[in-house]
Amino acid sequence: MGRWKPDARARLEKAALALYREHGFAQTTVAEIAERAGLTERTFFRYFADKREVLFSGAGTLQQHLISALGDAPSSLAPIDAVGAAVEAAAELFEKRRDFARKRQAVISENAELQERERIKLASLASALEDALHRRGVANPAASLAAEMGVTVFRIAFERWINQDDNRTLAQIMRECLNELKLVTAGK
Amino acid sequence: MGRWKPDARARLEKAALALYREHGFAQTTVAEIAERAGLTERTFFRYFADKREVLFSGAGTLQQHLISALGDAPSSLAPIDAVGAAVEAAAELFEKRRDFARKRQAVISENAELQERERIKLASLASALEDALHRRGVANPAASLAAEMGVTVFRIAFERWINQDDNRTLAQIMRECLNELKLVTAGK
DNA sequence: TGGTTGATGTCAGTTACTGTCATAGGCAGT
DNA sequence: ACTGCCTATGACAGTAACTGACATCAACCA
Repeated sequence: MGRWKPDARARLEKAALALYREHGFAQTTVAEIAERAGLTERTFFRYFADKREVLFSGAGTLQQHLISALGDAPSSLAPIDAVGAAVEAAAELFEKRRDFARKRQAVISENAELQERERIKLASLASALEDALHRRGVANPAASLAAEMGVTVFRIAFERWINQDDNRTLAQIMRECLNELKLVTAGK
Repeated sequence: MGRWKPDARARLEKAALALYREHGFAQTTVAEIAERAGLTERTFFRYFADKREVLFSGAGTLQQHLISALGDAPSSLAPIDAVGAAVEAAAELFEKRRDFARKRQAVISENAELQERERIKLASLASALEDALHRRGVANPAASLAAEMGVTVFRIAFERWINQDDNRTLAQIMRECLNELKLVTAGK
C-alpha cells in the first residue's frame, strides 16, 4: 500500500465526468474536480494538460489498437479495405462500454471546446493511420485520403451507434457505413 | 468621418497575424494585439470571441460561397459531384490570395490550439454542406458522407496548393484530389 | 438644444494554467 | 537503525484569457 490513495488519475477522470454531467463543462472548475477526487488543482494539471484532456485519455489506446489492427490486415487488401478492417477491429474496444460512451458523448456534444478537442484527436488518428499506410507502401495522396475516409466512417458510425435503440454492434454499423461511403463516391 | 479610426476589426486582424508571425501565437498577448491596432483589450473581445477567432473571420464567407455554389449545381449531378462542383467553385475565393493563405497557414500549423479551431470550422462547413444536401433530397448517411468527403478533399487539396511550387490552380488540384478519392474508395 | 445612440474605455473579478519550492512517506544501501 | 534519495503531492504566487458593469463622448436627430 502506497502513501497515497491509489489511482489518482482514474479518480480525477471519474470526478470530472460526474461534475461535467451534473453542472456542465463550463460551470465546473478544476478546483472542484480536484476536491472531489481528494487532490489539489495543481495535481490535476500534473495528470492532464488542460481541463478538456481529462475526457480523452482513451484516445491513445484507440490509436494503438487501430495501428496494430492495420498492421495485421492482409497485405492483399486495398488501402481502403485495410483501413476498414482496422476500424472494424478497433470497434471491439467500445462494444461493452456503450453506456459510458453515451454519457461521455453527451457531455462533449454540449460544449464547443470539447468538440474541438475531439476533432483534433480524430485528426491525430487519421495522421497515424496515414503513417501506417505509408509503411504499407501506399503513397500520397492515396494514403492520406484512405486514412481520412477511415476516420470519417469511424466517427459517423460511432455517432449512429450511440444514438440507435436496437442492438447492432458498432462493428456492423461501421461496415455498413463504409459500404455506403463506397456507393456515395461511386456517384450513386 | 466617424469619431474613431475606421475598420477596427480589420486593424485587429492585421495586427494579430503580424504579431503571431513575429513572436508566435502563444507568446502574443491580446493586449499587444489591441495596442498595435490602437485599441484596448476589451474592444478586441467585442469583435472576436477569443484569441484564436481573429484568424478565422473568412470561414463565414467560405461557407456562404460553398452553400450557394451547391445550390447552383445542376440537380442531375450525383451528390458527390455536386459537392465537388461546390468546392471547386469556392476555390475561386483563394486563387488570388495564396500569399496571405500561406502566411496564415504557417501560423496555424505551428500551434495546436489553432489547428483545433481550424478543424472545428471545417466540421461546421461539413455540417452546412450536409444540410444543403438534405435540401437537395439526399438522405443520410449519404448526405453526411458526401459532405465529409467534400471537406476532406478541400482540406487536402488546399494543403497541397499551399505547399506546391508550380502554378496549378487550387480548383485543378481539388478536381484531381476528388478523382484520386474516387479511385481510393473503389479499392484501387 | 438636449436627449439618444453606439463604439470604445476603464476597472474589477474569475479561472485556467505555470513555475518553483516545500513536504513527507517509502525504499535502498550500508 | 541511520542516511540519503525518490516521487507523488501540496502550497503559493504569478500571468493572461475572458467577462460583466458602468463610464465616456462625439455624432446624429427630434
